[in-house]
Amino acid sequence: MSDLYERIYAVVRRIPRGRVTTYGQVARLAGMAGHARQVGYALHALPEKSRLPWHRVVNRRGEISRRSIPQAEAIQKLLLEDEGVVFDGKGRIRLDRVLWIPSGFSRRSSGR
DNA sequence: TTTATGGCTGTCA
DNA sequence: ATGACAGCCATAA
Repeated sequence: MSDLYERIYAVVRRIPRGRVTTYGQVARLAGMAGHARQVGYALHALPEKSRLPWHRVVNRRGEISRRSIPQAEAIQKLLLEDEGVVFDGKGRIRLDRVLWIPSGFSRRSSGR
């Protein structure tokens, strides 16, 4: 297990309930800006027994990213809904509403 | 060692 | 708003 993964997991674990964030955001918080995909890899390699709220990580569009197993997309959606995350008619999340921004980190590139 | 891929993102149309 | 391209870089073969 690499330390990179540990960092990613640590960041994801900090995501509050009912809140979501993007891969890029997690990557940045983990100190590996630009490695958004590696975040996805880390989550992919994550054991299911893990309590990591991987479902709180979505892509930048605010939707469930397409991955190897489409099945998990539905699961993730259910988990999020269970936490109070609201999806719109297109199955997407209002990032402007539930996006988790940790203290000390402003929005990307001079805001909005 | 190199090559291919991928749970992404930013820019351009 | 979405679709298409390119860049980025760790992991897998």
